[in-house]
Amino acid sequence: MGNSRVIFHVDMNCFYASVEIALNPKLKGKPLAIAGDETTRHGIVVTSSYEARAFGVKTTMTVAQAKRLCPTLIVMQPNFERYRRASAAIFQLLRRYTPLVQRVSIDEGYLDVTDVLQGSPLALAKQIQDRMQRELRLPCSIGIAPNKYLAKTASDMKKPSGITVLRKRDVPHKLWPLTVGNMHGVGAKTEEKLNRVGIVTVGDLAKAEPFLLKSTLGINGPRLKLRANGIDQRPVDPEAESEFKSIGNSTTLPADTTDKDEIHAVLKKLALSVSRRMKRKNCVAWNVQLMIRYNNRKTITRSQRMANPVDADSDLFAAGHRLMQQHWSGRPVRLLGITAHELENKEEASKQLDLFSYPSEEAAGMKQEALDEALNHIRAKYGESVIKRGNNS
DNA sequence: TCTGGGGTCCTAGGACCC
DNA sequence: TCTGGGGTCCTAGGACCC
Repeated sequence: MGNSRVIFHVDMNCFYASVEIALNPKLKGKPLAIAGDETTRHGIVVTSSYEARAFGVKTTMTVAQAKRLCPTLIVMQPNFERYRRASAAIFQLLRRYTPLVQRVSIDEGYLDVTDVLQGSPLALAKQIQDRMQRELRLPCSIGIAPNKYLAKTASDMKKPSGITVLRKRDVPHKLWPLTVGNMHGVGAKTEEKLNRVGIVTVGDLAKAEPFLLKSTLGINGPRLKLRANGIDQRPVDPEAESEFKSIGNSTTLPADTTDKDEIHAVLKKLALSVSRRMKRKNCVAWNVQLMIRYNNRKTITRSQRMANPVDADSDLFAAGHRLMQQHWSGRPVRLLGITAHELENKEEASKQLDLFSYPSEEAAGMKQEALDEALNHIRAKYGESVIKRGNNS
């Protein structure tokens, strides 16, 4: 197998909690949850330490629920700036091993180590894991496999601080007995659809009739079947992350509201923070989307394509406000969001503008020249009076 | 004291064009 | 008088993931 690859999936364990523990060792060994402000409606658990998980604390639980399960729970509000800095350090460390690093979220990424491998993959993974612990005091799990899908699946198998090798030949006895819901990319809805046509385990999926899959899941069916057979051709792409598709901000209001002034103030804030992030990333948007979640939790999105790409908070606000005026049912609002879509690099966008404006200016100039020349010609031939009369008629 | 906020990708329908 | 089929753009929503 000449084109066989060695892919690592590095997954930080309970990342936000681990960063807080690394910065404050007193938290070590204690049940810790990172959660939003309990006194507002943002109070849900984002992540928690293994000590907290032992009590049954889970992500998306309310803080109140979590405290009921674990009265000694320490709750901290997330500090995203810290996590971003920790993430940067992690990926800097990983890139010392290979430039083929693809960051897929703040706390996980893929490495293609095929061409940098000297000893065994396991020894290299161990070295990376140790170094992460020693230099950053952050635990991670690493999956080793011939492709991304199997590497991702492998890193999930031993936590915390595990290293798992998953070979293609392990797929029948390690993956096929699991239920399809265990696969990444198969959520509750997809699992239910598959169950309805008699596909329960990963093995069932691996052997499923292509026609049946296509009719139940569309384009995703054949792809999932390949995954179930341990096949995944996606390359590790270091550039993928910089090609972001949208930037948005949304917020659940302190209380449901129909107050126009309050809604406007929230939209202004959202527009400002989206604009700031866009300017930091040096991009402009052709499309602005408003999201409204009503008090019955029904969520609608309404979007509008711009005649010119925007990045100013005033433009984002104007678009959001316009969409709000057009589409708000008047029902109490729970959440508002503004997202910039169809992003483009600012320089690219202005270059394209130049491409349009330059030739047309030039054309306009040429037109004027040609006109002057023609007028002079006519003047010379018939005199000034002819032209004046011509202009008036 | 129910259910946050950041994303990506896919689908589906209508408008419009050839 | 009846009426194909492909393609693209745009919008809205759903599924999924961390």
